[in-house]
Amino acid sequence: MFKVLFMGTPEFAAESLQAIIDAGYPVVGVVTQPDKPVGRGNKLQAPPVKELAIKYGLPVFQPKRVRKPEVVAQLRTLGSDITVVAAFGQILSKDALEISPMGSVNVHGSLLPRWRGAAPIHRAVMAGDPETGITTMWMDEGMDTGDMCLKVVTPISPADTTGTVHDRMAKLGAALIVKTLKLIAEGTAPRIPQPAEGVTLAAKLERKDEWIDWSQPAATIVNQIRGLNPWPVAYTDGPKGNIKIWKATTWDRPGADEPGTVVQVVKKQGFVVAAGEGCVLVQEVQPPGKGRMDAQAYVNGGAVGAGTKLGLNRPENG
RNA sequence: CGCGGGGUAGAGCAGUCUGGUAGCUCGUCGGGCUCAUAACCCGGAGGUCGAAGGUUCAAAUCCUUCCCCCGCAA
Repeated sequence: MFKVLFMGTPEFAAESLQAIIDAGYPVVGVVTQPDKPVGRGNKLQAPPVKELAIKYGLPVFQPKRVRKPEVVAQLRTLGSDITVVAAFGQILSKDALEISPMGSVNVHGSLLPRWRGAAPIHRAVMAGDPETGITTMWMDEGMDTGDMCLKVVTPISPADTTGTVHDRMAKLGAALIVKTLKLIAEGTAPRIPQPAEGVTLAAKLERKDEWIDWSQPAATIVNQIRGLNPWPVAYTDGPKGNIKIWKATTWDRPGADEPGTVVQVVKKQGFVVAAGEGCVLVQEVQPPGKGRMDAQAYVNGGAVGAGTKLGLNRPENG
């Protein structure tokens, strides 16, 4: 079987690494991002892929830049046959891509060529796509532009969030990369150039993407909220600071009100905010310094009520 | 020692600065009104005020230490 060099960082990648291990491929090296200070207190945290690698006693490499010649040279000594990359978080140079004689294959969280780039799952949910999926591909130097190998599709339901889709996709991706390796071994792996049509870029999420613009249509706002759950979570600014909004749905209400205005409190459900088109029923929130809570509970505390204005302060420099 | 917010009935909060009867919105239980109700009216239960120590005639409130939760920044 192929000797595999694995590159990946978050939970999504860890699923694939686990599947490759389970499928019996010898993993000669695992490359992942350096530990980073996370949370209060600046404690260093190891990425999920590193933890898994340690669990199996695999050699771990955490170069700041894999592109560096000395790093590439070191990884080359491992004698891998093929490189598998999944949500690694670093751009690979031509040299890095050619560390393994058979090249590098990638597990990407979208149906390419749609949503090339850093945040494919988030962007798909935020855009309200009815479906998304996993694509495996032969990597080239472009950003997710390589020839495609296999695809698997999964629907996105209105009840889905990025979190639920992500978890499903991580499993699908793990299964698909194992299948891809198998086909490569058999010499029957497809190699399909990406079509020029339908290319979109899944840009990295920025702070401005998290702020809710109430002048947008209600459906767009709800998709944004779903797409940013469970991370980094959409927010709006209120009288007492920024309020994260974890869950919301569209709400029919006659009449037009100033977007961003709380127009109604619905017993046991939450509060309704006017949008540019329709209204949004906010169901679950998180005030500053607090945990998440039902929107009804938040209303009980008296921080918002009918007439409260939200989203008045657009963050600077979009 | 990165910066900051918070822990008060089942939930969400006020009260803390200016010590002295435990308060509000909701839930819950019982009763009433109603064709009916998530609406309205009346009444009830439910709290060692995160923990320990200190100051005081008296501490949710002032002082000290500890535990736990959360936001930002990375």
